[in-house]
Amino acid sequence: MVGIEEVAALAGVSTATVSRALRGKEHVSKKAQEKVEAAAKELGYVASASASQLASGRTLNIGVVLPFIDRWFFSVVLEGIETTLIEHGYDLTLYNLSGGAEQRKKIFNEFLLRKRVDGVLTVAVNPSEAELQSLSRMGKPIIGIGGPIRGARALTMDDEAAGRLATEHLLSLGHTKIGFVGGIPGSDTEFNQPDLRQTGYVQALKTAGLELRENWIAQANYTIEGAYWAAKQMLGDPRHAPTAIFCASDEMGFGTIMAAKDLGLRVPQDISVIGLDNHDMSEFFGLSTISQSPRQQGRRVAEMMLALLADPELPNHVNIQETTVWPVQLMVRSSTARSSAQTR
Amino acid sequence: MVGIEEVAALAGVSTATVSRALRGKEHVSKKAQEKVEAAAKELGYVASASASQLASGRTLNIGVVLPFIDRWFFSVVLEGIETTLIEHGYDLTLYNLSGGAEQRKKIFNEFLLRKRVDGVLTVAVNPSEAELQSLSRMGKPIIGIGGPIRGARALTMDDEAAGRLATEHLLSLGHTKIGFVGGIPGSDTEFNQPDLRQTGYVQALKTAGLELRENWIAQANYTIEGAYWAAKQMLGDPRHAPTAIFCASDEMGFGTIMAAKDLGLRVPQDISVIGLDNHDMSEFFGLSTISQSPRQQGRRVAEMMLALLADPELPNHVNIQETTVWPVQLMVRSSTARSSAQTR
DNA sequence: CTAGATTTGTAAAGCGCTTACAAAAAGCAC
DNA sequence: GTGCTTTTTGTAAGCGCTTTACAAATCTAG
Repeated sequence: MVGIEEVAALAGVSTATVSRALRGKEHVSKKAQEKVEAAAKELGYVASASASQLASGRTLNIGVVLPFIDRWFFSVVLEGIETTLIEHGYDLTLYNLSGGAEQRKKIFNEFLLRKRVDGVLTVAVNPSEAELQSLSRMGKPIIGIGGPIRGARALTMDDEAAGRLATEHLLSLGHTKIGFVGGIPGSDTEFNQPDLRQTGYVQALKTAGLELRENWIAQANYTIEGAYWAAKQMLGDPRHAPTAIFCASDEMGFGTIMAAKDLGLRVPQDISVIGLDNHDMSEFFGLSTISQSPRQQGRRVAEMMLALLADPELPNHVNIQETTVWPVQLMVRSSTARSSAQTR
Repeated sequence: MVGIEEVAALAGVSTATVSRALRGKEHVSKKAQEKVEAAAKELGYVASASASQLASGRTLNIGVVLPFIDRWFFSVVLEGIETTLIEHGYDLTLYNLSGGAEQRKKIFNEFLLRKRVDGVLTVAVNPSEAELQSLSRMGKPIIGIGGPIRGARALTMDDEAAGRLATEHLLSLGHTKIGFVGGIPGSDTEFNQPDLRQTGYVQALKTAGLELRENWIAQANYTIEGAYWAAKQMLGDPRHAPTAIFCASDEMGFGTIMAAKDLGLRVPQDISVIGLDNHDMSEFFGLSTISQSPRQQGRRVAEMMLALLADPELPNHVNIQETTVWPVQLMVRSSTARSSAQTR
C-alpha cells in the first residue's frame, strides 16, 4: 500500500508537509498544498486511520450505544446522528445492547475501552455509575439522548410535560373519560424514561379533578399489536369505555385506531386518539400527536458531541451533568375532536 | 492511561507474553496466563485498538454500507449483523448512503479506504466497478446482501422466484384477477433488485395464460401509505377490480389490507392479499407472505465475512463472484383464501 | 546423561502517521 | 543591502502495541 513517504517523494516535500497539507492545517504554502494534493490523488493515497489515531490520539470516530436498532425512534435517531457525523468526517461505530446483560457488559468493559472512539452517544440508555466512570476516566465524553444521565450531558424531551400536554389537549376538548396506553413501567430499568409520560397523564387528570380508573391504564410495550389488544379491551367495556385515549407512542396510536375501527367506532366522532412522536406515518393515520423529531434530536446531539471534541478546554470538563431540554409541539390532526358526550 | 508495560511489570513477565496471553495465543504457560489476566484485570487494562491495528494490520472492525437505516428490512439485517459481530469481538462501523451521491462518493473514496475496517458488507447496494476495485486493491473483501454483486460474493434471496411463488399461491386458490403492488422500477439503480418480484409475478401470470391488465400493476415505493392509495384505486375500480393482490413487501400488504377494510371489503372473503418479507407484524395482520428472514440473513452474511477473514488463503481470493441463494418459504395465514368468484 | 527437539520468555524492530522543535526561506522596514 | 520578524519546511522522536528473531529453559529419547 502507498504510504505518506511515497506521496512526500512524489511531491518533493517532507512527510510533515504532506501530513499538514492533507489535513488542511496552516503553515503550508499554496504551492506545496497543490503539489501534495496532486501527488496524493495520483497515488490514490488515503491516510491510515490507525496510524493517525496512534500518533494523534484522535480517532475521528464516535460510538453510539442503543438498546434496539429496529424500532422507529432508535433507527431515526441513529440516521440523524450518522448523517451529521459523516458530514464532519467522523465515522460511527454501533453498539447494540439487545444481546442482553452479558453483551452489555462486554460492550462497556471492553469494546468502548479499546480507544476506538473519541466519545460515546447513548440513546435511551442510562449507563451505570461504574460504566460512566470507566469511560470518563479515559477522558471520553458521553452525551445521552432520550432521558437525563446522572453525571453527564444529555439531550431529552420532557416526557412528563409531554404527557401532560397530550392529556390536556383531550381535556380541553371536553373529554372526561380518558384512557392511557403505555409501556410496562419498571420492566426495564434502562428504558423507563417514557413512563414519565404516564406520570404526566395522571397529573393532568388529577389537576382537572377527574376520576382515574384502573382499567383506563393499559400497558402495551410500545407496539402496535399490544396497543390494538389493549385498546380493544378498553373500548369494548360496556359500562366504562373512555371517550379519548392518550397513547404514549404513535405506533400504539395506530394500533388503537385500528382497534376502534374494528369495533365499528368512528375516530374522532366516537373516540379521540392522541399519540406521541410524530411518526412518519402519523399524517397518514391522521393521528394527533406530540412531535419530538428524533431525526433532529439525533443531529443535534451529534453536533453537541462535535463541538465538545473541538473544545480545547474539554479535558477540564469531560463529563458534567447538564440536561438540555428538547422542545416538543402539539400537532392536532383528525383523530381528536370535541367530546360528543359533552352537553353543549 | 495504563499500557501493556505496566501489566507486564505487575505480572512479572515481558510485554510479548502479555500480548500473547491476552489474545489467547499459544506458547504461553498456564501460570503466566493467569498472572497476566489477573494483572490486566487489576489495572483495568484493555489494549488500544489503534496500536494493535497498526502493529498487526487487523482492525477487528467491519464496515456496513446501507442505503437506509430506518426501514424495516435494513434495520433488521443490521441488527443481525451487529449481534453476530459483537459475539466474535468485532466492531461494526456504519455507513449510510441516504445522504446522496456526494456522500456516497465520500464514503467509498475516503472513509472505507482509511483502513479502518477489515471488510465491507453492503446491504442492497451495488458498488460500482471503480468502488469495488479500490476496495479490493487494498485486500478488503466485500460481501453483499439483498442482490448479487458483480465481481464479489453475495447472499441473496431469489426475488424473481419469490414473486412467482407468491403469485402461484394465488393462482392455486383459483384467482384469475390478480393485482400487483410494488416499488418504482428503475427509479433507483442501486435498489432495483426487488423489482424482480414484479418479473416473477408477470411470468407466473403469463405461464398461466392469464390477462395482464395495466391498472393491476401499481407502484407504491414500498410504503404502507403508498400501497394504501394504490390498492384503493385498484379495488375501487367498478368494472375490473382484482380478487387478489400480491404486494412486493409486507408493509405494502398492510396498507392494502387497510384499504380493503376501508372500502368495506372483507379479507380474505372478498379480496386475498399476500406480501413478501414475513415482517414482525404480519402475524398480527394475518398476512400470508413469503418469509425471507432478514435477521438470519444478516447473521449469515456476518458469519461468511468472519470465516473469510479467518481464512489464511484469503489474499488469493479476496473477491470472487459467488452468489449464494437464500431460501424463502411460503407462509399461508388468513389473508388469502379460495376465490369466491370461482365456480365450484 | 547428553544431544536434539520443544516450549517459554526476551529484546528490539517496526507499523504509518503526527508534531515539537529547529532550520531555512521569505517579508519587511529602514 | 541589513537586521529583524514572520512564515514555511524539514528532522526526528515518539504514539502503544504486535511480531520476529533469538536466547534460555525444559523436555524427550536412546
